[in-house]
Amino acid sequence: MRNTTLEKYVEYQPGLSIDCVIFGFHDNQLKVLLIKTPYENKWSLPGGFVPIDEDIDDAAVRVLKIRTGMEGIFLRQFATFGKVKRNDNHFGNAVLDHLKIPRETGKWLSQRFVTVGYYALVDFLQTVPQQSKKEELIEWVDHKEVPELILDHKEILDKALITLRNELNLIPVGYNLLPEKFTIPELQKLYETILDKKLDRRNFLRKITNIGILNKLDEKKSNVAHKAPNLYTFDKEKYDEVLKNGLNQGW
Amino acid sequence: MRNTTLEKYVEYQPGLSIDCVIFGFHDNQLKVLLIKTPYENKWSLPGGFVPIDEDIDDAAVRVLKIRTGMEGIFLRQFATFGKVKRNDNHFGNAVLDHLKIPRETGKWLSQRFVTVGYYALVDFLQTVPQQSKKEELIEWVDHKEVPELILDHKEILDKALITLRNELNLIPVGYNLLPEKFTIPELQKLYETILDKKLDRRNFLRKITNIGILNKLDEKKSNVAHKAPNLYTFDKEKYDEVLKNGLNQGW
DNA sequence: AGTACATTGCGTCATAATAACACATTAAGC
DNA sequence: GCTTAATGTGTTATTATGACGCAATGTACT
Repeated sequence: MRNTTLEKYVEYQPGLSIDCVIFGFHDNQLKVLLIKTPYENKWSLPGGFVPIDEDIDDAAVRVLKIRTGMEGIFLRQFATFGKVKRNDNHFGNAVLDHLKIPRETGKWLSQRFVTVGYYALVDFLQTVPQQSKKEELIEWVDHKEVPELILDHKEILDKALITLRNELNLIPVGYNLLPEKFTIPELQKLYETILDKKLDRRNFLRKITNIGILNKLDEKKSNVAHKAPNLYTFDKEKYDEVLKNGLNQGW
Repeated sequence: MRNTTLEKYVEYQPGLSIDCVIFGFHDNQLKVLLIKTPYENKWSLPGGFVPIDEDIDDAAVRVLKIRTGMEGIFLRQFATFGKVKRNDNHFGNAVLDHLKIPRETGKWLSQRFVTVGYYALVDFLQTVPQQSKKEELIEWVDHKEVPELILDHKEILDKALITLRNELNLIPVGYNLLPEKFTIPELQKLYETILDKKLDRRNFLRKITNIGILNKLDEKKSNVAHKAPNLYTFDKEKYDEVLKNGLNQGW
């Protein structure tokens, strides 16, 4: 297998790809980074093929780096999708021709692909979405307003969100999605958005502070309507500790 | 790609396999079903390749059916393993020769395989481990006494156990691992074995009964030392409901 | 037969976590 | 200055949890 569209000669793992669900948080909305190529009429998740000499986890890190410019951020494999019909009629000859891939070379592209799904949590404001080609569109989209996606990417996205929702009960979330300084109401909005559920202000504060991962700053948010909320930062050391050991022990 | 060892002509998905971690519970031990082929000196997880016209989830169901004779049991995908070096030097020429696979045909076998891990929970006593060839060994092994495994199968097994351990906090477990009628101490031993932790008898009873998935029978276990414990069954309907909705809502 | 012993069944109590709610405080805008 | 819509802090009742005590049961041994 040979990639004819890139400069470097790259041999790919046959029948395998990765897809990344990159979450950001802005304007009290949970956003997802989506891509639209000119030869496609639908949007898709950022992803790619896996060179035969690259670990699949590294491939996810690479895609994330390319698309967001960021490294060392929260990234987790959550599921692998391998239905026989998942990419039926997707890499047809029209697409192959557009990508300038010889039909014989691209034969494996027309067969079933198995894709490994990863989800990432990034700081919206620090991220500069990178297009890989001029004609390509890459945008943050509110997760409630995701347009039609190619293949089974909607299913992948849904599964990522469900996974994230479940993870909220096991690990702290926020460090990767919020700016360095943030307010409790902002953090609560994040939780409410992910859970798609209203939470009680006062109970949320108590529960979140009891975890012991927040530092209350001697500073208030400025230029806001109504009472100015206090600013907080995460105590990275304690945050990582809880991230490692989990929130609830259950049994 | 062509399988030369089976009767039927089967074309496989290149560079892909699945592996199943099949858990059983017997003699107060958590057991894992392992396989040893004569041309290998180590044990391995039951698994296999995926025909190009088979969903990967179906492949896992098929392997499980072949190995245990059972269907409709608890089976869950938990992770995909794709390090570049994970099957280095495994399908070397010696193995290819043994499997009577032409070296040219088997070329893709010597390259990196990505494997999708599934774990299953089965009733030990209802399971009859099936060997696929005469010379093959298939045995239940105490998870604490697992011998050296091929490739990264130890890593896969460990990850499955960690996943199962985490799932204990989210879903009820036991229906698939215990016989129809069981005692609370047996169920507790199961939990303790999975968690590798001692639990308080009385608190366990209270917590497990509060879930509301148990039916207390008017029957006691016979032929046991000391006081005969009461027998229980799972209330399948309520069990499935909790399985679907989860145990703790967290937020 | 009687007793020791290990295990089960049921209960108590102090403490912690949770849900529901009241009220004072702050800053913007009229 | 008053209204409004947020935030910050506290209260209470209920429920869940962790750490125990003690009686009941059935086996094994003398």
